[in-house]
Amino acid sequence: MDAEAIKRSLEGSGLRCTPQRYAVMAFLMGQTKHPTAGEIFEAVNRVDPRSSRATIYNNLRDLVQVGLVREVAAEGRAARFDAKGMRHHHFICDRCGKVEDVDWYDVSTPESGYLGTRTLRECELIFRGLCAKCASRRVSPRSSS
Amino acid sequence: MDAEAIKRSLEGSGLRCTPQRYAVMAFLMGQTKHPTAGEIFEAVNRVDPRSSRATIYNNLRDLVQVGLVREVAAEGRAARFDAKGMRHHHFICDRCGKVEDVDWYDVSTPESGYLGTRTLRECELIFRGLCAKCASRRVSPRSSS
DNA sequence: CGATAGTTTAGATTATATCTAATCTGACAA
DNA sequence: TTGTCAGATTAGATATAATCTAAACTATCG
Ligand SMILES: [Mn+2]
Ligand SMILES: [Mn+2]
Ligand SMILES: [Zn+2]
Ligand SMILES: [Zn+2]
Repeated sequence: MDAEAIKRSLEGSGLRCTPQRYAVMAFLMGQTKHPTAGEIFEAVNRVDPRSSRATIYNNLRDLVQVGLVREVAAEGRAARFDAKGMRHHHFICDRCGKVEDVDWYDVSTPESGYLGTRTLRECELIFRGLCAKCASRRVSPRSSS
Repeated sequence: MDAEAIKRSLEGSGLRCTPQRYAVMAFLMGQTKHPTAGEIFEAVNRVDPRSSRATIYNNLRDLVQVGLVREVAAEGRAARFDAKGMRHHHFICDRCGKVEDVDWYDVSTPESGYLGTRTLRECELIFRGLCAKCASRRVSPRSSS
């Protein structure tokens, strides 16, 4: 991903392109996983400049606010984040809890009235089951006894 | 909901029907909202017998484990729980964060191969937008200035 | 009865997130 | 160039949610 493009998207959203903020954004854009704030802190601090925990949280809050990043809906105690690039769905593994991206396809939304007087903005899918790794580990029942 | 039915479903899952466990299960089954552990603690302790915080957490863990309750996928720091009765989707309000049930309808699952070697167990929808209350508050722009 | 497995409990501990107040930085006007 | 100031960063304190610990309680089965 182009450094200039990241800079432009930050400034286009009214946020200064600081080294710390850039680092968070660049890291998230290079991920297909969905890191927690703690994991982002670890990762961006493996290279300089060092960001404090508060700064990671501040920048995540700001990036979510302007819509460049979103918090992913998933179980678990730590929030997980996702650079909002291409639209996509999510697959959550029953066994290891990993949250993976699934290519977008349009979902049949219900006829109007189905949602009462609510206002619908979007509609996403959550698939559940076993991820590729966990599925290959869990071979067919009674085959390994 | 029948007290005997709750008792049977607990015992059918291999869990003793203690007053504390019964209280958690009965409370969750009477909810269309998705309470946090803290809210469940408050609610079941408005009537006797008193349950400790640890017991609420222990019982939620056990009930999720046997599949009578599930943790709902949503943003936010506190886990939210849902008695697994009828299958349903969820609507999450952009503004107030409330998680509401939406009647189930079958979702077109992708053709095989779309999910790679993953094993699909289920597929649920998350709708986003404004809940009825927030939608009625947010009337059309510049109408209330 | 006593033995045992399962459950509950208060309080300590850990993990995650937010707040505070001081400091730093960079853009820009004088 | 220099001063100003809003925005950004920081360490550490605080708040909140979840889990752990070890002791006590309860129901069941000889
Ligand atoms: Mn994603
Ligand atoms: Mn629900
Ligand atoms: Zn997995
Ligand atoms: Zn709302």
